[in-house]
Amino acid sequence: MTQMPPMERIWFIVNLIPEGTVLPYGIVADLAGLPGRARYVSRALKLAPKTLALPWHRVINSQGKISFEKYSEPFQTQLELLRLEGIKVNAGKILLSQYQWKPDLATLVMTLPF
DNA sequence: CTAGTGACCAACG
DNA sequence: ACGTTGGCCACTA
Repeated sequence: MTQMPPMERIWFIVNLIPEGTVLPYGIVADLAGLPGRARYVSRALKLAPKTLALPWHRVINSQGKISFEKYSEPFQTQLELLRLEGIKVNAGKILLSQYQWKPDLATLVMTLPF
C-alpha cells in the first residue's frame, strides 16, 4: 500500500476547508502530516492542477493575512473570493479567532485516507 | 555541487 | 505593531 504523496495530502486537506472559513499554511501542513513545513504548502498550492478546483483562497498565513504581495493581482483575487464568502478583512487582516476552521480532530483523522 | 528563492513561521527586540 | 533572524526544504539556475 503506497502512501499518498505529501503534495496530494496537502491538496486533500485544503479541499476540506469549509466555505466561510480559513486555515493557516502551518495548520494545513500539520493536518497533512507535515509539521513545520508551511512553505511546502504554498508550493503545493502553486503547483496544484487547476482541474482540482481547490479552495486555495481559504489558506492564509498565521498572522491572518494574505501572503501575496499587497495590491498584486493574485492578492486582489484572493481578497475578493474571501469577501464573497462573507469573510471580513479589515486593514488587510482576518480574525483567525472568528474564521479559522477548527475540525474535530478525532473524527477527521478517521476520515483521512493517509 | 552551490546559491538563491519562496503564497511560511515562531521567537525576539 | 513592526522588522529581523534562524529554521525550514523542494525547486531552479
